[in-house]
Amino acid sequence: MSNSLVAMPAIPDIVIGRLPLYLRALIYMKNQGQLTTSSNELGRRLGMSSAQIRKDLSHFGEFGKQGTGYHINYLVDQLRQILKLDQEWRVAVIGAGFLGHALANYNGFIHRGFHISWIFDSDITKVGEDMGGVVVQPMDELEETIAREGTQIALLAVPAERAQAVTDRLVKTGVQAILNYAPINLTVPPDVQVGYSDPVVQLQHMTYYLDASRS
Amino acid sequence: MSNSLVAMPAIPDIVIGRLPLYLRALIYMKNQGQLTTSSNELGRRLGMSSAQIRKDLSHFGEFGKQGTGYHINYLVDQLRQILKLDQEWRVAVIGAGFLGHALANYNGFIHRGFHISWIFDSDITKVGEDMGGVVVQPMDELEETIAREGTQIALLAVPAERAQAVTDRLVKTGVQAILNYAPINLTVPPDVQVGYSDPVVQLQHMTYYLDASRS
DNA sequence: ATCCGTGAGTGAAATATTTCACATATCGAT
DNA sequence: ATCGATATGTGAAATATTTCACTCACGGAT
Repeated sequence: MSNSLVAMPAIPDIVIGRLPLYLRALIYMKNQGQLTTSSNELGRRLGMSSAQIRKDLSHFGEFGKQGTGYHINYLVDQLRQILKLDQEWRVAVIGAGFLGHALANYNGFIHRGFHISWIFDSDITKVGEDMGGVVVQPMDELEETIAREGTQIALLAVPAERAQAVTDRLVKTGVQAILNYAPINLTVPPDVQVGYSDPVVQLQHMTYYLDASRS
Repeated sequence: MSNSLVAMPAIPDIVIGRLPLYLRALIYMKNQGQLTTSSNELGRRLGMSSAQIRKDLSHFGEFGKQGTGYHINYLVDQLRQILKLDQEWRVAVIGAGFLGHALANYNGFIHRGFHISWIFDSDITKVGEDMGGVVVQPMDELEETIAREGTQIALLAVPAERAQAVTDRLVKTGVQAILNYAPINLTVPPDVQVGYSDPVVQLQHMTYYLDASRS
């Protein structure tokens, strides 16, 4: 029985956001044949303090051993469980332009917990085309297919003008998370997760720090 | 003469990171024909508090008018200046795979301050191919071309195994900012900016909040 | 001319996040 | 068996960030 009388504060979102980075670095080390690591080494690799890593992990349990550090395999398993990666998530790509094409062909998804099952486009001439082993579906069939297959996540790679309208359809059909590549802010109900990926926003953040005169 | 005796605290990076979002929303409104806005409206659009927007902007000056709000054109100009977007930055894409292809063809860059001048690939069979008006160059010529053209920013779309090695070459040649699409952490000198874009990391962040049982 | 609703800018307060530094545990070597 | 080096987990302290709530200004309406 869980302790329902004590207010359990939610774990800060900023902490959750770092867990995938820890996981990625740990898997990298694991693939190098390494068996253990320490908050110190991990911190050095990721450019952050060891204290932050220990504090972050301490929200979820005690995964390390004093004097020894962390057993990589064990910590990887734990992080996967925390992030709900011990299952495969079904992902649909919306929009089969250059970006949708690149996403469908990216083989970094499947080994990290995500299976791209569908790609949709409103351009009828693209329907039927094979992209990375996935065949382009007509946009008309979005709702039916997503509902039938129980697709949980969408990668939104449509023009900005259509992003909100498509989002509304996705939400209505039960998609739980959307990673939006269009340069526009989306409005969704609070139980739907949205992530943003606008390369220009990232570049504009960096230019603030650049020396305009150099080169 | 600037006030060199008073310690001027740096503006928080988290504030800088929000400016491109304000800019994007303002340009959107501007394109809708809107002339003025308020911290309230902007906040509603972006899902943040009006106080935060006012506080953020107050780091740089007084751009609004009490009782009236902000003049969109003026604020856009100011933000562009702050973010050093009143010039065109020269960008090279490294890696001409599906992703490099998508980046080279993305027409969202040029109107927002970034000009993709070059795309490089080590695969000699891709050299000469036209991607979004840019011709693929051999990787061997990376240093020479970047130095000659004064390219300031690189979009790194090479396999993870090669990302650090290519980064070292870019840094040595004088590139000031790198947006890394490879799923690996990069090590760079402190005067070089690095941004990361790993879709899987973003998805893994979102899955934490998803209901594993749904669908 | 005055009033009223709107809204910026801003110190102060409240929260959130990071870092410090220490008690404690482990392991290998002597 | 003891020592020393290493390294976790964690309260407390230090910082950073956000929100509050107020003063003051503007502009349209009466």
